[in-house]
Amino acid sequence: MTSALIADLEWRGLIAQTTDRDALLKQLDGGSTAFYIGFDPTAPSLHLGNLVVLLVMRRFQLAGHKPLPLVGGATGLVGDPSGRNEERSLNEADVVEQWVGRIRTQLSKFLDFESSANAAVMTNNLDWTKPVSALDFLRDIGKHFSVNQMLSKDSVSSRLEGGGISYTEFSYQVLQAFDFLELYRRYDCTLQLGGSDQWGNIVAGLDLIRKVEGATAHCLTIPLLMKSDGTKFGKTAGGSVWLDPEMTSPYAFYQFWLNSDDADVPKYLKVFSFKNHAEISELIASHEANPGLREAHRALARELTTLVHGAGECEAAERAAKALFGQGELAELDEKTLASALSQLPKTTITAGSAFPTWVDLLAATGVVDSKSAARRIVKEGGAYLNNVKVPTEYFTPTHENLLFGRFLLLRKGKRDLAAVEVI
RNA sequence: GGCGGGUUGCCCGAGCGGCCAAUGGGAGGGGACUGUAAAUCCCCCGGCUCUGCCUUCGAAGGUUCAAAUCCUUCACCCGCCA
Repeated sequence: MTSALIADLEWRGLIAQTTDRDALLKQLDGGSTAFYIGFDPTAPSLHLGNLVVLLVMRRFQLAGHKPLPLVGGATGLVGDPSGRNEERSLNEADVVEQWVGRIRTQLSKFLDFESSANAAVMTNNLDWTKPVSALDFLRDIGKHFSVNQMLSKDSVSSRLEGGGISYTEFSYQVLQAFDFLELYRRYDCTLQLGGSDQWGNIVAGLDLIRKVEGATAHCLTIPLLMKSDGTKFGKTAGGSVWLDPEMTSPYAFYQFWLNSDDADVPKYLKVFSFKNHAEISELIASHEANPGLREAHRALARELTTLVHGAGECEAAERAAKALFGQGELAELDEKTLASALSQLPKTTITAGSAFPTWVDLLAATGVVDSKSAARRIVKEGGAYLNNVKVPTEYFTPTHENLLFGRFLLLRKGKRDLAAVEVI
């Protein structure tokens, strides 16, 4: 019994745990399986951590299975205690509803909702949770749950030892189990995927389906991706890397991959790339032979930026990177290239005719530094650059002389933190 | 409900009337090295109209020339006893 899909996922290091592996293989090889992954609206956008799981969903669809992406309009109102040592603060219902809409739009970009055979179907657990009364829920669903078992889940027991848990969050696993049951009933969904921290919640659903429907469903969890230095993947100094271009610009997104630790790149290629094993192995080999060239970094950045933001945005990000970090003089770039490169950066404007702000004020105004004190500090430390030239004195005010093409300034803090100023 | 312990800067954690914007570690930032990596070394790390001033040590009052440090009340957390 072999499933090419599972073998591929194993090669990529994307399987943490599964229920009965042989039975799962048999089912996947036996035909198209409907499966689901839940995404709770805890923010206006998905982030890179979600992308890992989402791309596994895509791999399943490419292998012929039917994806049921679920946006947690209901569970997002309650709050998942998994992986948290503190109670979540609840978001307003109208806010969550708005986030549901945005996440739904994002999800739809990564899956095929058109193809007839195994088209994806978007679902929202609010649809079946909202109409159920509390009494019905307690009688029909709650009765199947043993509090003893619920207490033994990691997500709950760790909280009992720590900061405590509200009845609301305690109930989360029951809601998620109810989702699985509903999807089983509606779409014959017999497989749930999720991050490895979801194991407990998913198993609760498997138990419920067995008790209520007498059926066997499966579960496959995906390891939480960590950086080689042990810290969380997908974070930068500014916070999470989001899929929404308004929250993390395509340029910043591209730079995130380009700046990945060498040690992490092979792993990222396996997890994120849709290239085949041979191509990936070749990239890894060349990367290990000559990491300085960053061929693998570039391939990774290009593939993912294209996937998430589209080819046009990716090319713009690449052109900007080349222009801004290239060896050549900025002034040697043509105006159009420079303008489009700068458009990728955080930008501040100055009104033509008004006085130029001082060097320190300008740095603070663009946001490359947090405050004027920080700006002075950076300047003193020799970490502030104007048009790629170090300006280590705070007693300086840019003038028209410094403008590129009569209208641009390029500010830089440190090696890679850039911002643009335009005179308009 | 009773008794005891706690709440300090992004996080952990010293300080226990003046020498405290507050020791130390981590995270973060800059520089050097290099490759817009990592490791290492050096430096920085509340804000501002910056030789000074302002705001911070759970919240609000109070004592004092002077409080993160003492007192009162309140909130939350953690123990022990009911």
